Amino acid sequence: MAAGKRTRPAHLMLAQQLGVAIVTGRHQPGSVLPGEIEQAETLGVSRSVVREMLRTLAAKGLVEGRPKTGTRVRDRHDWNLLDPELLGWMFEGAPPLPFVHSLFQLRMIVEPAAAEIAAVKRTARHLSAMGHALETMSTHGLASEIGRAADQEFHSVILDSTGNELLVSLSASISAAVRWTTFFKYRHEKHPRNPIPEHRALFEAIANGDPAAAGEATRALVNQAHLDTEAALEIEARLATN
Amino acid sequence: MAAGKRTRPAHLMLAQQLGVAIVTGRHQPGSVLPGEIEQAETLGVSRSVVREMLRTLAAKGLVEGRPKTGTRVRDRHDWNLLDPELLGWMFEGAPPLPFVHSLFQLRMIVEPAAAEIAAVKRTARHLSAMGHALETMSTHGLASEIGRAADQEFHSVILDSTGNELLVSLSASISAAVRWTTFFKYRHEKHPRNPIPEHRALFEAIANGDPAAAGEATRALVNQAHLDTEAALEIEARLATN
DNA sequence: GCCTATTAGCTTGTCTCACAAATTAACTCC
DNA sequence: GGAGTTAATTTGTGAGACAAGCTAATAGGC
Repeated sequence: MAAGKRTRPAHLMLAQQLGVAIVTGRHQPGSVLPGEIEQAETLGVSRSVVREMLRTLAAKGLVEGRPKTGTRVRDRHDWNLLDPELLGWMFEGAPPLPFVHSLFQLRMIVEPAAAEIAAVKRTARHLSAMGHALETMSTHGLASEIGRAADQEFHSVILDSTGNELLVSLSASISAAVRWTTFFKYRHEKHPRNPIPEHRALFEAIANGDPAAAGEATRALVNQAHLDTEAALEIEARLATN
Repeated sequence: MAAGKRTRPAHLMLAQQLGVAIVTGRHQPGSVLPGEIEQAETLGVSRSVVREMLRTLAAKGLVEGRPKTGTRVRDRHDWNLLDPELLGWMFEGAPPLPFVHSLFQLRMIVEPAAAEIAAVKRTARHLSAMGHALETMSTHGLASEIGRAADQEFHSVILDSTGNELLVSLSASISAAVRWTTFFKYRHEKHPRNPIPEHRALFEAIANGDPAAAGEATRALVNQAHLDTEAALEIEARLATN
């Protein structure tokens, strides 16, 4: 089942914990974190675990440590926002609205362009995989976990078929975030809208090798997702103020 | 001066060393790295250092460790290619040609779109910073270190003025790579071409609030850089075969 | 003889204690 | 009062040990 990864190492769970605390603003940039021994005592682990956790966060640009000074939270500008894990942490709390806008603006730039390239460079194997994902989506619907996974798979294959490693990597990052926006969407409204027809149109455009149509179909899809997500976030905000 | 960061911690230098070895293919994905104690002996450091180095690489998606199995190199698909450090490591050896193509394709997608947004949302402060960078470029030329830094600053401010955090982060990553392609360009030809006029055109378009012109100017700039870089890489390849 | 269950071992994960290096801050001397 | 020096604090590194988890080999049952 979706049950547990056996027992995840302690330093990973603590890294996620501290990472969320940082990206959600509970530790302001420029502030110094408690010393390693102090954190070790507070968390009930050894200093080794604390240090390995800090190395993980440092690799993502979140923190920076120097002798005597201590470990400081780096400026937001230095964070590695496109790191998939970091994007996930962003959505642990209520995702800040400007950030959601940035995300969809980026999607609106990258995904249509990628679809245009995919319409030219896709192979039969890619079309097969996309078709399969599309059928799974139709069958299970986007309200189910399986359907959402198929949705991600569908878009992932499109990026894959561009043959551009960097676009694929960017896709992985964006997907990590999109997964959460989709989660928010379906948390309240059961069926915001059914994007299956648009997905089918996109699939046909790519299959026909029509870049312009593929780009346009993707723009329509992303725009629709953006509107739905904003509506869901407004509901979320209304519930929070009650 | 540009001199050294005092004495960088050992685990960082070793992480870079192993990271380069992995991204340049000296450790194939799926292969298992030597055990931690063995690496510690080989490198002449303690196991703590080896482990912290591995945590850094694991945070970037390069490796994955499990008890008994050992630490394996993850599939290239899982790498965090947009990590600035990782991109830098990519260019330690001879940058693979398909990768350079991917990079410029990504630039061609993102930067024109960003310029269009910047033409609308830029403030006086942004224009001032851009103008200053432009003047520095004109004065020193792109053959100098100062000129290249100003070039990066110029493009960085454009991304900054979009007000989109994710675009800024993406910019930082791309810049890390562009820095190296520019380095290759100027290693052989002293003056491939002088892109100052195009930069000035881009600046004016953004100042005038003309998105279409800004996008077109950026497309011209990226295309020119792409051609120059390819020419430089061909020279590089010719020299390598001699 | 084949399949299953157990056990042995190897590797990462964690803990403890210790010292070195680096940098900030206080302090002393001029 | 200012500049050089010293001291204290924090990260960086080291060494050794035990625990936990996983793979594989081995022994037992059918």
